[in-house]
Amino acid sequence: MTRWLTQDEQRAWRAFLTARTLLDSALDTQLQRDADMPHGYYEVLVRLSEAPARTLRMSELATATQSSRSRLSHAVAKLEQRGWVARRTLETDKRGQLATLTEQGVEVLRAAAPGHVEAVRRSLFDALTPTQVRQLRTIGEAVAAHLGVDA
Amino acid sequence: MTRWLTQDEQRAWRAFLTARTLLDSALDTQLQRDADMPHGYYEVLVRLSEAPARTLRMSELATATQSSRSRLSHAVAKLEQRGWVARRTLETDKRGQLATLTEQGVEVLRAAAPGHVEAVRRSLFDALTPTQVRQLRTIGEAVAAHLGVDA
DNA sequence: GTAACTCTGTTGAGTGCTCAATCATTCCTT
DNA sequence: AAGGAATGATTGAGCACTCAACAGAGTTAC
Repeated sequence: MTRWLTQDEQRAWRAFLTARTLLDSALDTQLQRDADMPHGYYEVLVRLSEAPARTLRMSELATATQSSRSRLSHAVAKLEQRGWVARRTLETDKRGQLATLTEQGVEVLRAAAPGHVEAVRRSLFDALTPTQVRQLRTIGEAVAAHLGVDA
Repeated sequence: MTRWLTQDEQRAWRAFLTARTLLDSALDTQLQRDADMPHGYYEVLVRLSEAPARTLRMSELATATQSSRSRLSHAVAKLEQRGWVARRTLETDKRGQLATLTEQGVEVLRAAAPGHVEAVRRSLFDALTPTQVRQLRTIGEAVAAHLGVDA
């Protein structure tokens, strides 16, 4: 009783998988080479940079980056070692931890952003028409909503 | 002189990243739980199963799976340990290695496929209209072509 | 014919991720 | 107020991936 994929779905799925892999690998390579960090770390820095006082609770940061608590914990530990993020205990709930982007972290992100954005544009948006960009957004949001998350 | 992303591009990019992460994680979790393998291994088995004599050269298999030679080498070594794939030297060019899906590999794939397809459908296609499926395919193919690969 | 180069595939070290177990704190119930 | 459940975050083991170095086989040019 398996609902197998139609021809169209097969092709869409293959195309999506291929594009996803190529994009991931292009961006990860670029960031690793130019900024010495994996894409996941970059996302953490970006989300912190957009937060009030450049600070978020670990749990909020995990949600924002679609990351497990465990993964985020490991990641932030590394980022802290590098001096890009600082952690401190939340006073009103001593289980909580606040992560803050340090000045040095801001600098690193500022330095990394142009190259990364350029790579995103070259790898993805230069291949798409404005209409396709809107379609991609709608599709992404539909999938995210379907899986129970805000895009 | 950075070509920053427009508002629309920003949103599309975020939506894509979120959807990609959620999809990846849903499918990887499902495969790991039900078939005890990561998604990358599944892809290897699928590509082999579609090849003539269920056999491909390592280099061809690497291309087909968008994988580095190194990654594929590690993966096939594990798959061989499990008895799902067999390797032998190509006689006409002794540098080459042929990877073949074994009978046991066929069985494992046959057992894993329904659950995986069902997960793909539930996670992705149930969220999309037929029009969006066609759009996704076109977008994926455009990105793949742009990055120099057939979808 | 052989030296240099190229191509295929593997290996090992290092790194990030997942999963399950754990610890500390807070909340809930009575 | 105390015991137990729930929550927030971390830890360590195991695994897959990346990168760079390597080995073996084939190719090219002199």
